[in-house]
Amino acid sequence: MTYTIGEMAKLLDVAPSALRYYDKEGLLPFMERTESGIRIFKDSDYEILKIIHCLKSTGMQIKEIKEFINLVLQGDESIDARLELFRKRKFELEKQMADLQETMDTVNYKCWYYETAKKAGTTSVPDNMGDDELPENMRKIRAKIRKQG
Amino acid sequence: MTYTIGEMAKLLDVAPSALRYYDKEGLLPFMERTESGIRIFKDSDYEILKIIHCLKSTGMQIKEIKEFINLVLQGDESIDARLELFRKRKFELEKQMADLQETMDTVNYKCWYYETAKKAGTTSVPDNMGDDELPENMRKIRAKIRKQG
DNA sequence: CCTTGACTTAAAGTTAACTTTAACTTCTAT
DNA sequence: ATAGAAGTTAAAGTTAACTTTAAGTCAAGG
Repeated sequence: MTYTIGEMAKLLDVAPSALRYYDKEGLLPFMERTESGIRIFKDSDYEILKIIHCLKSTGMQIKEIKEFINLVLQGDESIDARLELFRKRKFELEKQMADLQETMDTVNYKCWYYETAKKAGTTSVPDNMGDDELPENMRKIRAKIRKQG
Repeated sequence: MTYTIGEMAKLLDVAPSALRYYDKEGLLPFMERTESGIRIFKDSDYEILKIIHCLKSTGMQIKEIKEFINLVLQGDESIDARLELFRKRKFELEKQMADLQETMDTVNYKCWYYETAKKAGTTSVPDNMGDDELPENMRKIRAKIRKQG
C-alpha cells in the first residue's frame, strides 16, 4: 500500500509540512518519488515514522534521531548500538514517568487543598492544618512542597 | 528564612536568570527587595516556585501560569476556579501518563526486537517472525506500529 | 580601601521544530 | 480543457522559555 504526503499526514495526525521537514532532515532515507517528483509513502515509511514519533516522545531531538537512522542504514553491524540506544531510552522514560508521578502527587495534593478550602470557604483552613490533621497520604507531599528555614 | 536569588536558584536547580524571568513575567507577585533593590526570596516564594514547576510539568505555559497567579491574587473568591484548574491539570496528566506508557510499550518492543536480532546476528529474524512466534506480550504492540495496506 | 563575586537592568540573542509564504507544477474530476 | 485541490521547493517567519551581554551597583572578606 502507498500513500501521498497528505494521506500519510492524516494517518499520523501531523501536518504535511512536518513530514517534508523530516524528509529534509534525513529521517526518511527510503523515500521514493514518482517520476514527476511527488513523494510516495509506503507502509515501511509509516513504521519508520511511528518509531520517529516514539523516539521523539522519549525526549530525543531530530538530530539524535537522525543518528539512529544512520545506524539503521549501517545494517546488521549496528544492532548492538541500536539495542543500547533503546535501552537508554527506556531508562530515560522511567525517569520521566517518575517525574510525572511526582507532579501527579503534587496536583493531587492541590486538589485536596482546594477541595478543603472550598468546603471551608477559605484557604486558611488547609493552610493552617497541622500535620496530624492532614489525610495521611497528603503529609509527605506537603512536606516536599514546603520549605521551612 | 530568606535567600538570595543565587541561593534559591540552587535550591530549585534552575538558573538565576530563570527566576528573574519568572519575576518579570509576574509569576512572583510577593517578591520583596532590599532597599538597594536586591531580591529577597522567602520560604513562601519557594512554595510558589514549586507550584510553578509543577504546573509547567503538566504542560502549562508561563502565560497560563500567570493567569493562575492572578487567581491566587484574587483570594478566596477564586477557590472554585483554582480547584477546577488543578482538576483539569490532573486530567491532562493522566493523558500524558497514558501516552508515556504507550511510548514505553513501543520501546520495550524495540528492546525485544534488537535483543532477538542480536542473538541471531541479523534483524531479519525478528522481522520475519510470524505473530505466533512472537512473545505474547509483543503481539499487540507490533500490530500497532505496523501498517499493512 | 579594595578586590571579587554576586546582584541589578534592558535589550538582544538562542534554539528547536516546525510553519508559512511565494511561486510553481501536477493530479483528479467534470 | 480546465478548475481546483494537492503536490513541489527554498527561504523566511514563528514561538516559547529562557540565556547572554553590557554596563553598572552592591556586599563581604582581608
